[in-house]
Amino acid sequence: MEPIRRDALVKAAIAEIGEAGSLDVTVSQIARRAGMSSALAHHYFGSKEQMMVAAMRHILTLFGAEVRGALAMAKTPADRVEAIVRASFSSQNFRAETAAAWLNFYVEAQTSQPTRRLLGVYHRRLRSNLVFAFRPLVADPEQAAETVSALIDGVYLRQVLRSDAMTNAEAIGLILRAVDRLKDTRP
Amino acid sequence: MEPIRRDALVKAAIAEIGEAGSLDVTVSQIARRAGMSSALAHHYFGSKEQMMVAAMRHILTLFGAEVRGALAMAKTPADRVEAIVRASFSSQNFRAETAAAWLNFYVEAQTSQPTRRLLGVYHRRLRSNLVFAFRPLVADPEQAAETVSALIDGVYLRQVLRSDAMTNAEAIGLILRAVDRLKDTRP
DNA sequence: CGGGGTTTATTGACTCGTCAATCAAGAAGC
DNA sequence: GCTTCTTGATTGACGAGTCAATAAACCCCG
Repeated sequence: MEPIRRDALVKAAIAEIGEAGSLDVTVSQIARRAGMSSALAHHYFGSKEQMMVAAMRHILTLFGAEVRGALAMAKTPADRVEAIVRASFSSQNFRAETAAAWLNFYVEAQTSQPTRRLLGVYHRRLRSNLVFAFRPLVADPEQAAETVSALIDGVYLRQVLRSDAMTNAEAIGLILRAVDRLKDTRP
Repeated sequence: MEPIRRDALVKAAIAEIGEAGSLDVTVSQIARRAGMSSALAHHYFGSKEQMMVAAMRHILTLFGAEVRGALAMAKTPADRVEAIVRASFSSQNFRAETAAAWLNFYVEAQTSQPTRRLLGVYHRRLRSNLVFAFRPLVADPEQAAETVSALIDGVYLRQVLRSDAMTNAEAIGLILRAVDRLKDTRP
């Protein structure tokens, strides 16, 4: 029972956060969406914070799997960069719902140590993947990685707000063009 | 009295949000920091939301003034882009405190219509400044503007989280280098 | 089998705290 | 004496977390 319930709660939490656009969702709402009482949610998670951390870990796990999958197919360094960008904006990840949850985790990270840790792990992994991919392409792979990371986060952030949302294809196009410009043409 | 009180409250609100890293600051906390009772804060602002909107408008006003000032000094198109970037990361704006408030306004914008409107205004203004500056420099100024906007937001976002924070000089350097790469070298 | 006992699942009702917003009443100036 | 300031006290709502109690599943041994 436990794994089923926890799983249902995590998914309900993400859906609820996405819909509300805020971390201020009540445990009762989440529990109701997951088809149980709030008491049961507390029974399985102990606290709301732990539930939120689990939700975030879930998103990060999906994202990590997608990146790994895309990277496995990449042969050239340029392919690797493209794989990471494409995975970041896969239709799976690049939805108002997920972006909203993401944004709220950033906020949460300012006060919740576990959330901060988790986001740190994601950042380091993304960064190290990008640095590795960029190494044969540019003189300063650290800087290129930093730039692309910021660009990805920035496009996500704007997605949350804008009414005239970008499609994921547009987002990928925008970033890949920027990546193209980052590559050294003058050795 | 009214303008003095409102001003004190707005500044206290920004400071409090920055310190807490969250919009979940109580009216009482803000009022206390501004040296008055929470009842008085309500008297002058009517509601917490209106107070938050005023705080945001204040930040945006300062930011706008800084950009205008920097643009006034710029002669070449390249200068204009640089002016906007430098203003975005002026030590005035690029502080954990302000960045945290900024982030929280994005969250707020998801549920508060006035906040959303205000952020929209800022986005459009930034964008139009950038498009104008890029027009003589690149084939697709809209795209360049979009890229640089996202980059700015992305660097801010990461600033909020990271322990090994960037200095504003580093941030400016990162973005200006990217801008350099965006410029058309092949007509 | 088969029932007594133990563990697991589940909930409604409740506690406790917090906080935005209100109000009535007191000071202070004019 | 009227208006503008100002506050302490209060209200009302809401939400996280707890608890005691019920129901269901499982398990062991006679």
